[in-house]
Amino acid sequence: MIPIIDLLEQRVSSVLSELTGNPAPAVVRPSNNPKFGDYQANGVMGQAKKAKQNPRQLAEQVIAKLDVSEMCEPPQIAGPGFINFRLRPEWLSRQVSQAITDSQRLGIDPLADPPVTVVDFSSPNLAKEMHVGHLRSTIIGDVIARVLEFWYDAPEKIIRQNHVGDWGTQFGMLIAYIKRTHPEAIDDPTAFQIADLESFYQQAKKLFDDDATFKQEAYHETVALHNNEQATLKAWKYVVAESRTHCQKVYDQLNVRLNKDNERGESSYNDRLPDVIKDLHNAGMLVESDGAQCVFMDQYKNKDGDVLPLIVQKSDGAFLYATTDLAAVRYRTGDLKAQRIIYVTDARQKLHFDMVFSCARKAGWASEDITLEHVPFGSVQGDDGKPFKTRSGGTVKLKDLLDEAVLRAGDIVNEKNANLDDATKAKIAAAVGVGAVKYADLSNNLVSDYVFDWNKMLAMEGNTAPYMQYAYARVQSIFRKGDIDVDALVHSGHLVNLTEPEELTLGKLLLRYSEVIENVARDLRPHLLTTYLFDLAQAFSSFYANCPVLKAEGPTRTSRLLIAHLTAKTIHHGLSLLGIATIDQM
RNA sequence: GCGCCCGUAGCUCAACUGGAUAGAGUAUCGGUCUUCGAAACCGAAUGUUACAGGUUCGAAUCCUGUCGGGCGUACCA
Repeated sequence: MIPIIDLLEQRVSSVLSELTGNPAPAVVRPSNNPKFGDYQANGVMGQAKKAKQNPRQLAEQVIAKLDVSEMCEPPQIAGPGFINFRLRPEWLSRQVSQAITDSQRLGIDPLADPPVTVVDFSSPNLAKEMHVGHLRSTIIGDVIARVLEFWYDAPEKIIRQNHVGDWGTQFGMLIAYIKRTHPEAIDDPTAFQIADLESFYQQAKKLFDDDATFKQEAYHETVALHNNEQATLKAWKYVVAESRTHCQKVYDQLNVRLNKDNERGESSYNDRLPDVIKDLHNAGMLVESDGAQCVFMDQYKNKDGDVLPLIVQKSDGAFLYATTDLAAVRYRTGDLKAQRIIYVTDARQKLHFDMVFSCARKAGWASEDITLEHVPFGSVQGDDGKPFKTRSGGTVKLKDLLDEAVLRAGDIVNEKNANLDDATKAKIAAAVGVGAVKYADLSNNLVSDYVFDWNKMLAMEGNTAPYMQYAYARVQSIFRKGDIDVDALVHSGHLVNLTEPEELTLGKLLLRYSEVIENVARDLRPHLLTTYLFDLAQAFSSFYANCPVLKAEGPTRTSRLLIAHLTAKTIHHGLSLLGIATIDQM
């Protein structure tokens, strides 16, 4: 099924192009005011101006030639040259009926010939535990990957890459610390477990800062690591494996699809780094400055107005994250054959990625037909407007944050629905708690910072996960109470008939799902999806309050059951793209 | 200093990237449960879109300037 907006766009722009003799977009948009109908074409005014015509007259000519009679009431011309379309209830009813029969894709066509796409996200530093700073990249990246997987309808074309920090001085430091405190672990890693990776790291860091001898040991281990010395490598593998286990728990609890197969850490590019330098040198792009190897590109200036370097090798010979990122670009375009690479990192790294992209282009590692995108996002703040910290000022572990969310959700479930059994309550608490955290994050415009607020995200009123989950649970409750066989209903061949205002509003919204998915996929902005789902849940609540389902009779009852069913499916589907669970009762 | 992002209702945010009278939620006030889950619904009130110019049929959106905030700006990632 073609989205309604695209259908109208095609029809109107073809007539408009014919009339003007030039390709002319119709610029169809959903109307922002019901009195102007459901959709409006805004393109006539621009075209009239180009052709030095009267816009209203051009609009007259357009609707004289335009045939949309099967789907719309006769189009109306308004204002300076808008064309307004009101969809016919019969046509809407048929479209909704048709969407219901497509249980897999809800009537949404996949993108033709999608590009091989790498999504680089989460990418925590494995030397420490995941903290609140990793929340946004992890869940936003996961949503982007899920949305594209669905839109492409070709999961193999989405390659998730977890570019973890698993290399460098911090690991030398941890290895040196293990050798000091648990020498037996070097020979037998099972002899020792890191109970708390974060405090283990903090202890090592303290020693590193305070004890010059230890610092030397740490540097020694770092060099040994980079030289692939067996004993050090063994310890390194142990630390990384331990840390990965911590991460995996967080990913699982977050319902984020990442595992070891998606991991391609900094260490994996180690062998490729010298080639980056060599090839930049061969391309004549490498310049030594203050002992460091740099790439200078005119468009980037530093604070003195001089050209800003992209440093790819330090004066002591060590490589930097720019080097690794360049190697990663080469790996992704060369080995993975990526045609589109998406980086989900916070906005502060924008300059870095701009420079890396420019450098990769200039070096010929990413041709112009390969899309390189940085998806920047703002930070999570405490209610003081500063980066979110614990009361004592420490970093908030992601694990603790999620546990608290589940605990708080559990309290609410106990209060609202005490008679459920414990297992059900636990399931609800997990879905609601984690869903609330994710939804609160995803519902913000990416670029803005937001304040982390437990009460707001767990509130059952407003644009929150619990509100959406509640709307879903109410539909399920209808089907439970009415003892409805959903499969039989869907395959019965009965049709939807939208007549009441609430039914029409809901029906139109349901049919806009494909349009929204396209927008989210194109612009990589998850909050467009949360906004839509909230509108949908509100429209359903209104329908629910005004249009009795089980008490209705005959075709009306069937029709309303079908509408309720498609609403639940859409909410479930949308939330699943957000990585948020639905529950049948709450 | 320069660069990037931002400034919208008391508060938190939208506004499909130039469209019509700038919309939601929240808080506030009022109404709706013997009717499918009231964790809900319906209604009321809320604005010099930071400010000043400009571009045009039309600007929160684009351009210029000013003020205010966040971030970045050579060997951390």
